[in-house]
Amino acid sequence: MSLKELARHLNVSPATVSLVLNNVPAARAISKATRERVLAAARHFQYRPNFVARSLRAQRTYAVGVIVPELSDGYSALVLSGIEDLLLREGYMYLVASHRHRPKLIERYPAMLIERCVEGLIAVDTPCEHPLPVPVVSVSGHRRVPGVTNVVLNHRRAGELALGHLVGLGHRRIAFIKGQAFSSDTEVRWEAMRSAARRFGVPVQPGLVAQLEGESPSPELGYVAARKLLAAGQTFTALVAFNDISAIGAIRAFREAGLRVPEDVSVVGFDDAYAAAFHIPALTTIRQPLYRMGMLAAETLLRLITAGPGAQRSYLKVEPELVVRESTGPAPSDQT
Amino acid sequence: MSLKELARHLNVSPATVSLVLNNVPAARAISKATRERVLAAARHFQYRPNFVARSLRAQRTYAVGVIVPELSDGYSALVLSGIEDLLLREGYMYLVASHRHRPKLIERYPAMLIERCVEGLIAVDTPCEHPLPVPVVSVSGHRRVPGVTNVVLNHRRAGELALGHLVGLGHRRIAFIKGQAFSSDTEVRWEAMRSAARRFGVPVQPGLVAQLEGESPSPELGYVAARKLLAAGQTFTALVAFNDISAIGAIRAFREAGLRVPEDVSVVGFDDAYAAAFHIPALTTIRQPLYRMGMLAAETLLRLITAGPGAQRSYLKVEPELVVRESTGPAPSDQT
DNA sequence: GATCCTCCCTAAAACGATTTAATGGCTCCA
DNA sequence: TGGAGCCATTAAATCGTTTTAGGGAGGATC
Repeated sequence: MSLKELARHLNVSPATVSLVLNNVPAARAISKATRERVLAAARHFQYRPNFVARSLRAQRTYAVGVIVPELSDGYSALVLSGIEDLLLREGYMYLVASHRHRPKLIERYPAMLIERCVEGLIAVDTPCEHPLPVPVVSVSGHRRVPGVTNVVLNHRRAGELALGHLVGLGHRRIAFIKGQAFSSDTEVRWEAMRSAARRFGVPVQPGLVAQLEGESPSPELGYVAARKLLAAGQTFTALVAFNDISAIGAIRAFREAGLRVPEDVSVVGFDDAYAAAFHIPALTTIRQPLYRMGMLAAETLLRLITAGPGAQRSYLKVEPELVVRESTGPAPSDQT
Repeated sequence: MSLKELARHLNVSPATVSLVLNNVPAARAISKATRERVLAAARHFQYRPNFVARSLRAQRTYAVGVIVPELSDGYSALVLSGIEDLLLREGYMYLVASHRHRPKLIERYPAMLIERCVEGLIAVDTPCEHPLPVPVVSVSGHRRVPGVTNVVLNHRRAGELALGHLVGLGHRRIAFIKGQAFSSDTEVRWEAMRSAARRFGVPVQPGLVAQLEGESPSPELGYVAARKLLAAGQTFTALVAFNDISAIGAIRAFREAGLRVPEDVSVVGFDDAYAAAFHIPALTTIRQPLYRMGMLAAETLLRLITAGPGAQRSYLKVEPELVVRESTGPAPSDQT
C-alpha cells in the first residue's frame, strides 16, 4: 500500500498524508480531525513508506558499506559487531563485501558500494589507496589518504607491553612471527616490536624472525612459521606472534617438537580473539579493543556523513592491554 | 552526473541515452553515430546510473537481508561467507543484522529489512515464525512455515556418525552436552543423538546430559556444562558436545579435573569450525558443510526471487561428515 | 499531390515519496 | 461589497531512471 493509495482512500492529497505522517512543523496547518483520520488509516493498513522512494527524494540512503578481508576470522567479525551495533542504533544499515585479499576485489568493491549509494565506507584491515567521493574510515589503516580517517591501535604501547612482559620474565632470546605482507598492521606492528626491543636492550636476530605466508585464517600459517623458526636452529625462549591464531598454530608446532609452553617457550599472541582465552594453554596476549574500534569507526563515519569533513583527524588511537594467561612464564634458567 | 545532465550535454533526450546505455533491443533504432556519441560521453564523464532511482523504477533492489544470531561465532560467519560469495557473483548485495538472541530484535529485524526493500531474507539459526511478504530461506531452521525453505543437515546421519564412532571405540558410558534452548538445531540434534544411541543400544542417562546455558559464543559455556557433568558424579568415558566451541570448553574442564583427553575421556565436537583442527588436542568432530549451506541458501533464495515459489520445497538436506582427529580414542579398559 | 514507409528520436508517464508555493473558501472589517 | 487575512488543503515539481507510444522528416510509390 503506497502513500498515494492511502491518500486516495482517504480522499485527501498525498501531500496531506505525507505531512501528517512525518509530523513536520507544517503539519500543524492540518486540522486535528484530518490528522487523526490519516494516522488511523495508516495504522489500519499498516502503511510503511517505501524506503527506496524516500532515499531517492531525500538523496539519503542511511546505508554504509563495510569492506573486510574475510568474514570468518575473529578479527573482522569482532570489529563488524561494533560497527553494526552503532549503525543500527543510529538507524543505518550496512552492506558487507569481503575481498579475501584479492587485489581486483579490493579495487572493485569500494566502487560497487558507492554505486549502491552508500553514504560512507568503512575499510577493515584493507588498504585504501584512492580518495573516494564519500567519507571513509579505515580500521587499522595506516596510510595517510585524503578524506580517510584511520582508527589505529597504539602500537608503540603494544610493543612495550609484549616485550616488557617477556623481559620482565627474564627472556632475552625472543623470536617473532610477522604478519602477512598484505595485512595493514604488519609493518607498523613489526616496527613497534623492533623499537620496543631496542628500548629494552633485547637483540632482534634475523634468524629469529619468521613471517606468515598465505591467506587462510587458520592457525596453519603460524604452525608453518614456527616450524621454520625451529628449523633455523637458533634457540629462543619466547615468541611474539602476529596474532592469536598464529600463536595457536605455533604452540602446536612447539608441542610437536617436544617443547612445552610455557616451560620451554613462552608465547604471546595478539588481538585477544575468543580463541585465546580457551586455548590450552590459555594465551597471554595483547588485547585490541576490536569491538570498540568498530564502534569508534562507525561513530566517526556517521559524524563525517552528517557534519561534513569539518575537523577531520587523520588518526584516532585506541589503547592495547596486556592480558596475562598461561602461555608465558619465567625464562628457563638452563639456556644453552 | 545524472543521465539527464548527460542528455542535455549531448543535446539528446534522456530516453535516447537510457536506451543506448542499456543496450536494449529498441536501441537499434538509434543511429550508430548517436549511439557512439552517447557511449563516448558516458565514458568520458564516468557516468554511473543511480542505483536508487533505478531500483525505484524497476521495483528491484538486488538486495537481500541476512539475519544471524551473532557475527563473531564461527558458525554464522562461515555460512555468511557462502551466502556472500553466491550473492555477489549474481549481482546482489546483502544487509546483515545480528540479534544476539534478543526476542525483540528477532521480531523486529525481518520487518526492518523488508522496509529496506530487500527482495528476500536468509535467516541463519534464527526462528522464523510468521510468514513474510518476501521469500525466506532458513539455514538450520526446522519449523515448517509457509513460504520458508529450510536448509538443514541430515541430523539422523550426524547422530549415527558421532555415536557410531564412539561405540566403535568401545565407549558405552557417553555423556552429552545439549545446545542452548534458543538454538534452532538443539532439539533436532538431541533427538538425533538419542535415536542413534537407541539404535546402537547405548543408554542415555539423565545424569549424563547437560545443557549449554547463556549466550556467549565462547567456550565458557561448555566449560560450565562439563563441570556440571563432572559434579553429577556419574562416570563416563566419552562426551558428545553440541558444537566445537563447547567441546573446547569441556576439554578444559576435564583437564582441570585431572582427566586426559582422549586417554580418559573422548570428546566429539560438532561443526568443524576453524578452531577444531588446531585445538590441542585436535577435535574429532561432525563437520557441517557450513559454507556450502550458505551458498545453497543463497542460491535457493535467488531462485525463489526470480522464478517465484514454483516448486518450492520445505527442506533441503545436506550431509554431515565425520572428521577423526585427536580428541577421541579407545575407551579406557579400567572402567569403574 | 496524397499516401505510406522507414528511420531516428522524443514526450510523457511512470516508480513512491517530499516539499513549496499556491488556492479556495471562509470570516471579518470598513 | 470589496479587500484583507486566515485556515485547511492541494497542485505540481522534484529526485534519476526506464519504457512506451508516437511524431516528424525524408524518400518512395501510386
